[in-house]
Amino acid sequence: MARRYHHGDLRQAVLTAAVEVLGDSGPAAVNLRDLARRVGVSHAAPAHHFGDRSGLLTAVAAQGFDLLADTLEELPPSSDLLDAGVAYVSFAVEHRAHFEVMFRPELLRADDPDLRAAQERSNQALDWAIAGFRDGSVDPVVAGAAAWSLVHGFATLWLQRALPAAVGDDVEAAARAVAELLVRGANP
Amino acid sequence: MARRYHHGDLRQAVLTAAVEVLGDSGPAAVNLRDLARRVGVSHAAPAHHFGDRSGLLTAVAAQGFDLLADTLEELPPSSDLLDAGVAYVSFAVEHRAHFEVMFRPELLRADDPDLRAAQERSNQALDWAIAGFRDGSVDPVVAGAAAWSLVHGFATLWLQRALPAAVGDDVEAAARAVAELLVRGANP
DNA sequence: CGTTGAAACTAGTCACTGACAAGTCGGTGG
DNA sequence: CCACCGACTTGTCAGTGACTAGTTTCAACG
Repeated sequence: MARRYHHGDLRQAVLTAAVEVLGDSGPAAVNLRDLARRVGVSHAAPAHHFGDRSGLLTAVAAQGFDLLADTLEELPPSSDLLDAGVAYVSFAVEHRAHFEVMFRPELLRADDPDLRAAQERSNQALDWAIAGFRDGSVDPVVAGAAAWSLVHGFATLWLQRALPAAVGDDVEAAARAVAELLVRGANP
Repeated sequence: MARRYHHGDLRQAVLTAAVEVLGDSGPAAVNLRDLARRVGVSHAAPAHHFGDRSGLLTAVAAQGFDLLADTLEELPPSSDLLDAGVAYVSFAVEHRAHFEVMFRPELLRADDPDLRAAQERSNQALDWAIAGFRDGSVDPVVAGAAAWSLVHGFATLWLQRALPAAVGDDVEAAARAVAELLVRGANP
């Protein structure tokens, strides 16, 4: 494809390149000039679509929250809380690039409308999934916080390879085992 | 204090300044030149003690892991797993600056001897605390991963103000409530 | 007490980045 | 067909990390 003045789909191209860099080297390695070079445009072209660096990362995060909402919404109706938890962890591992940006407020423009909408979507999907946790005997707010904390912490630590090797290398199995502990209780 | 050629305790001074900046504005805002200005030395002086930026952040992280180990080791003998979990969360909130760097492998020199030693110390302290969780009916590895994931996720989300307002503003109480759920089980 | 060598720090510089300003291109609606 | 406006380029500036070479101070030793 010859280089034309109008790229045609620069916004999406930069976004894709950014996700690639994020997956390879993390948020710190993302810079607008490198992305511009990769896509074959001038160094200032990305700014036209995203404003600045935080605008770009915000777009990635918004895409991530939408993907997360999709993932949770697509769970089969028979799914329970465990399935949702495992799905959350799987999402983090499969979409590591997005996940590593989604929960870094200092990198994002928190007031971005697209971001807020996507966060709202995923929050509702999470709430719905957690509803299965509310059996009346526990405070639903506490239960929700516990469930989210558990899967979020597990995903974070897993991605950092901080967990002991003994947990194995099958994310979904390990996530399910850990989540089961929360549902069943450690001292039943 | 007049500006002398030899600062006297530059390493510690830079470290302190770095923690201050970290607490105010996060890791992205930490840069060697600004720290040098704050401490009143030339822009290249910090490099003499830390090598480069990752060296500085590694020193902060090592200090953080030592502080965490101290915190856990100082728990009274009567403490149980819940107390340890709450202590972990309290540490993250009270030493937010350190915590935000400790689990960012991409910012650190993973092979730094001081860092490894401090990590080892805190790992052992965590293991010891989690030992109370091993009642024979559950896989200790899974139990440890679950306990760590829960408190780590809770601390992370709390610091990001990502949890719903309904959990309240008392970190320790909220952390304890959440941790109790893991120990007791959601569906007893 | 003077020398000397190493450690601590300064000064200068380079490549790179984010951000901004001003100009150019080209598709599209009138 | 032409004016307009969004898309993109070119040029530039200040700030940063990293490197090199030089300077000051300290302390150990004779």
